[in-house]
Amino acid sequence: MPYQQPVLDELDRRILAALVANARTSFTEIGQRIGLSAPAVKRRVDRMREQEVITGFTTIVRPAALGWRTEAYVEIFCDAAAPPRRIAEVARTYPEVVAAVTVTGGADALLHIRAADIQHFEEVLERIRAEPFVSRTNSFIVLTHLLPNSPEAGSPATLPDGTNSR
Amino acid sequence: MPYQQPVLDELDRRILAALVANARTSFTEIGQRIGLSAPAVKRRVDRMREQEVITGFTTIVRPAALGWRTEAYVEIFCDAAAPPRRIAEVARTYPEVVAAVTVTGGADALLHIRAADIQHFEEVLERIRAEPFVSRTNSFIVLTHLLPNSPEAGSPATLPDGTNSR
DNA sequence: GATGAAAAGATTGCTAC
DNA sequence: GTAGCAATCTTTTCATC
Repeated sequence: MPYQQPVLDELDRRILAALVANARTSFTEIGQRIGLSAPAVKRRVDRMREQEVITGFTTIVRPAALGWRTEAYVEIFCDAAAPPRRIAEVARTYPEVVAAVTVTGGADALLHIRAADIQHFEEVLERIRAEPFVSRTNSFIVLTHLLPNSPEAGSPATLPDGTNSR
Repeated sequence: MPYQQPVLDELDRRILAALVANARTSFTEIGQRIGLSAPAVKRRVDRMREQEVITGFTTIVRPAALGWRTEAYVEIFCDAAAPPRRIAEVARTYPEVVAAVTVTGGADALLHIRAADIQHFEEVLERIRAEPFVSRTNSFIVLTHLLPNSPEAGSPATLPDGTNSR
């Protein structure tokens, strides 16, 4: 069964935009804004959750308020052919790793890491470098966030080209 | 007036954890789980919003479901001293840029970019490279997400060292 | 998709510790 | 200062059209 690209109309997109801006907006209020009844909005939200257009609702926490004041991106270089699966297993064991992806270019993976401070980050980096398959790392420590939604507020509720395919 | 690090107790942390897992969890349900009344939970949430521990509630959208199927990290090298402020202004004009930070190391900035496909990404990259102050770029195209919460689900609701400072 | 009714949840004022 | 309780209002949810 091939993957079915979900079909979203203008109303779905406006519902998404409202929920991305504030996940606790009531269906009643969204309905008033877009001209639908609350049950109609709920049915559309339920459908989008089912289609996994919406995968969840979360709370944005300012990391610094909880003591995570240091952030870095770290390129990982592996010796021989360490399979992505192995890197994933290891990355999962570090609560400090908030994102891990494999990438094109010289590096095998790129990790997004949060730590309390530079000392904590260095300690995490040492542990990562000591992992058996890691041969080298290259760190970019984050200095300033240039965009307002610094803690990556979620994906845009718009479509790449403003229209919907399929 | 110096910045006051918020003091969060165990109950606050459990409320945060519940709301990060699902921003639409009712105060009643959170209260039942942690042994507080709904109004008490609400008052704590209101306080954390005031302290900007909580900066918002958002919906996690699977980017691929909306047609954003390509993702990349791009290092930006600037000629002379392009101030971060200039880079921020430019980054803001691209809907494809979901995060932009200044970093240590050779590059002046690191952009996190989403695009419909490789063609769209290339087009965005061309436009960025044509910006007056950009001298060079270096792209890492994302191949696979290694962690489950791929679209960066938000910051951890735990503290870096399990305890609360100040 | 709307309407209407019942259940669940949010919110506020008040009291007590 | 923070919690609980109770009353009120809002929202969700489900059946029906």
